[in-house]
Amino acid sequence: VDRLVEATQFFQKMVEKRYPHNEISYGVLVNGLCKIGFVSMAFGLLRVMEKSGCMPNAVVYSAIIDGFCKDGLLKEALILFSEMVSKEIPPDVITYTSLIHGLCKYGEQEDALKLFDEMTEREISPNVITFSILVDALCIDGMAKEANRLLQMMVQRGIEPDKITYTMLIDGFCLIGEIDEAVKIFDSMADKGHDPNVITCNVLINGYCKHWRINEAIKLFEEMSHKGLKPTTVTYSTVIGGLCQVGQVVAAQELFNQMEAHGQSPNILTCNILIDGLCKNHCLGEAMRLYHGMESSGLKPDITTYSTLIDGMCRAGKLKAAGKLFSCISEKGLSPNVKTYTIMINGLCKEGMMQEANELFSQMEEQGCTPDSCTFNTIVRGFLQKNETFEAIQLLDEMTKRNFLPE
RNA sequence: CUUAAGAGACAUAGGCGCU
Repeated sequence: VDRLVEATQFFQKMVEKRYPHNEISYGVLVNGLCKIGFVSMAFGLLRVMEKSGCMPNAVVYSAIIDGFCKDGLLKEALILFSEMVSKEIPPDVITYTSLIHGLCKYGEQEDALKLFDEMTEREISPNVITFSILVDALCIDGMAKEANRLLQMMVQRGIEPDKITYTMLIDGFCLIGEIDEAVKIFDSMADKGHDPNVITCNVLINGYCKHWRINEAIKLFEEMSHKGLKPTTVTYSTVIGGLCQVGQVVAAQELFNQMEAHGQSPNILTCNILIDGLCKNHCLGEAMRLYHGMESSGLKPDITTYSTLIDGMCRAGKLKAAGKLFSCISEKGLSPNVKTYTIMINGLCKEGMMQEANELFSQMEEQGCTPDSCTFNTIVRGFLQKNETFEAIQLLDEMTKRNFLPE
């Protein structure tokens, strides 16, 4: 994939020299294009393929369908799916699984389930991946118990869950705060021949951290090396976040400084997590130091870095500095997003600077950044606290029009 | 018998409420 340009050129050369391509060479290139996000080009290649008399197969279709789904282009994916059906190219389990994944990811669970039934009708058996995707979808919706039942069902149908399935379920139980159930599953994995891997550990560590059980998180973190598992940047970032959450910023900073020596470099996310932790523990100076340190270590602060710092500054009462940093964002080649605007608007509201807040609110729409319900609620609250009822009512009206729920 | 192209899991920022 990292040498796709060369691959494309060679592919073209073969065409010029009249070496015919077969479905596999097309398949390789289509997949490469999809993987680097050039799905429409891959789609074009499918048309070329047809014209050159090489019948596209399910592999080519599935790769593009998957590419469309990953870009959120569900409609295009579904159209391509019906196209292959009408051309009597039978979709297989991977085609269905790609679509089911895409639909679940964008909240279309019902349609995903329809496809799941449809594939059974066509006697295409869902496999462990298909089931796992549904398990994950249930978990994400806070239905880990239902996901667990689905897992039992797959076992009954003779499909063995794998490490990934169990990891999803552990994550699901953590999400609803049932850490002990998550631990039970984690502990039972080895018996089933699926030793937890780094990601499984990361998920459980995250569960502990998010539920304030930092000591258990650290215990598992330390046990990892005994199990022959090397903590990754994600592991470190998770623990750093967990330490900050319980107020142990110094320990978090120490871990941050140690990770490099263990061969794991902090990335932007790691920095952002620590910057946020420092801000929330009233160490704005340290946060700024880290921010400045990022650039010298070759990490470009992203929009989350700026939003985090601006929020920290506002909460520290440094509204002026916050405003200054906000206006720096575009100089850095970044654009504020909804959260950045809302943070800044909230800062202004808290200081009673409603005129400035309102200006920024109009400005964001002009810049093509649509306020969400959180932005609206923030500014409405600001107006109400200053008894500027008229403005508040206007905004509430606007909220109704946009189908947002006022608090 | 061997070989080639397609699907799944982890860590960051905002208002209010809940603890």
